[in-house]
Amino acid sequence: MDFKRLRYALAVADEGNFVRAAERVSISQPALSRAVQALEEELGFLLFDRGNRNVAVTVAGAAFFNHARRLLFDVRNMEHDLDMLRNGDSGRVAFGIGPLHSGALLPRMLRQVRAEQPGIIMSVSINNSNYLLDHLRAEDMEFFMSDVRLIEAAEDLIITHECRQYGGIYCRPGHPLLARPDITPPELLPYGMAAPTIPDVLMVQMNKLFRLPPGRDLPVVLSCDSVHTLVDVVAECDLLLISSHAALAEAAELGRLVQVPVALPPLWADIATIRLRGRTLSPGAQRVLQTARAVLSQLAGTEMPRQ
Amino acid sequence: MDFKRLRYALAVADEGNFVRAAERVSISQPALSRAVQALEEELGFLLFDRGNRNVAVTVAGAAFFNHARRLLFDVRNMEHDLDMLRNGDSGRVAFGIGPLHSGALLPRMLRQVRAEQPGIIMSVSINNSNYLLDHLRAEDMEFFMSDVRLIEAAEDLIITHECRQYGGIYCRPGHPLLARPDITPPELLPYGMAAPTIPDVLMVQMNKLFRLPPGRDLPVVLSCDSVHTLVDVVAECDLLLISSHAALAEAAELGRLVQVPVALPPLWADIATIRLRGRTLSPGAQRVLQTARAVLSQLAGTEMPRQ
DNA sequence: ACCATTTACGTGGGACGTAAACATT
DNA sequence: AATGTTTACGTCCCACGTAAATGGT
Repeated sequence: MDFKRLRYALAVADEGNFVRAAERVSISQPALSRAVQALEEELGFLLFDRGNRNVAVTVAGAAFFNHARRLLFDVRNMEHDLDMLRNGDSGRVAFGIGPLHSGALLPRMLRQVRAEQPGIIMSVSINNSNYLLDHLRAEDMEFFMSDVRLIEAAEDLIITHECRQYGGIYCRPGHPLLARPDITPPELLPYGMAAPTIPDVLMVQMNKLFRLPPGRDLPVVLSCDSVHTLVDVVAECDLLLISSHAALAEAAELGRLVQVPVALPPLWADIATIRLRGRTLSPGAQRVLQTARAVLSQLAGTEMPRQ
Repeated sequence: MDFKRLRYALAVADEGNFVRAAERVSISQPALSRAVQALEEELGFLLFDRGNRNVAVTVAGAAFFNHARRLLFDVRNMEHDLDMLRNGDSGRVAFGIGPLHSGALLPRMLRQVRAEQPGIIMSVSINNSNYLLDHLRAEDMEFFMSDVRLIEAAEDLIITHECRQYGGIYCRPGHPLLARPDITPPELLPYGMAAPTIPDVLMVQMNKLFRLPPGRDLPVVLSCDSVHTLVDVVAECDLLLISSHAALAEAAELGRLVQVPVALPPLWADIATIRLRGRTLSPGAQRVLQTARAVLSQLAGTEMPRQ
């Protein structure tokens, strides 16, 4: 039972003529004749009654062609789906992202994937790096993006550093802080901080930057993974916002927020892609990843210069 | 895209191991490896991530195997159906039969086909020979059975004479006729005749046998294609029944009817199978025909000896 | 004699098996 | 060393094309 023979026999059934059928399937007419004979032999009954000026499908042949037609239809469908799959235009792509980047990167990324690969079904997990790692290893997702500092290198992981996103402290225009000269980190603390969810590991580093005594944490009084919400709140009160420049580019441009000129070492996030070693990314995932990189380089382009 | 390759790749997916998969599909392991490689090349993406102690299906591969499994399932289904079709165990068989034989032959035939080929869908036309011929030529049926005397030989027909069924005149036991010695045909006429539908051509011949003057027909006062009905009627009144011996064997055995010992030349029907020249009978039809012949020879065996 | 299908014959590519190489534990 | 996959190489078969034969109008 061979696809080719089915196609050949169907061509004869459709054309009612070996010569035309042969040119339709692009082989010589004798070859077609033999192929059909071989198929008939294999089946055990005749498909055609050969007249002198015409070829007629037998009763058994008609029953056979009903099956064959449906089968070839399914095969064509499958081939189309596989084309889509090969090009990353269809299929299901599961990936993850840390909450820190779910604000600036993720929405742009999703929009662009939706535009470029509308056939792709995406399944996104926004969660902490431990959760993401577990589910990556369980092969619930193909890759995830997270701050590289949260991920411990391991044999079974491929960690690709994608880019460094700098960030800073923002406040509303007209904030009392802005009137002071030479602002130092401790001066910020009384106003309270707003920020996306900050993992413990990073919080420790932040505490050092702000020269806090051990055991005391940065006073993050508002923690929320929705950057829009944070901007809305901070624009209307004296809270200070810790965030990447990229996430706030739009708000800064609109004049809703300004960067606080404080003497701090640079703040940054090192965004990385983490996937399993030895596991092939699906074509869809490969293109999603390309899109992610494109969005990241766009964001780098819009990055506000550190003051 | 080749069935074999699909089967091979699926075996690897199922076994998670090239060696076991190779013996499952009965080829050498290197051959299997190459076949899978070729398939992957053709598809444009990897199906498996080859580890050192295991083989894992890729994400794209999983999507592919969903398609492939369904397709191979359909193929197996189709092959099973084709087996049935080849053996005449499934399919639709359309055939026809003249009303004269629909009484004795047809029910036995249908019962036997139902028993032997339960998968066959039968479509039976009981009708006159002109109707049957038209619909045979229109390929609405594969063959029909009829009295050969009603069918005019033609180039496009294959007429196979199957057997000759003799018949006679029957009446109820105790019928007044039976009391007379040396019954002659004209003596029968006053009682009136019952018979299955008799075609005009045969009626002319019957008229001659009964020595009727031209223009006068045999007085068939009850014409009905249900032999059971005819028997029921004739058993309770003085009508005479013209029929094949075979159709009345049962009634005669039960003592419901007896043959009238009249000096008539033998009455008979020449049953023939008529089909189109150059058209192949489906396997189902071939077996139905075999069954018909078997039934006919059974009937010949039960044939009542002419008195 | 023409039209269409089938047979005859020679060729090339592909699928196979055996054996060896390679990779990892 | 053991296990498992890939590469190398030689063989055979099958599908193909060209050309000739067959068969029916």
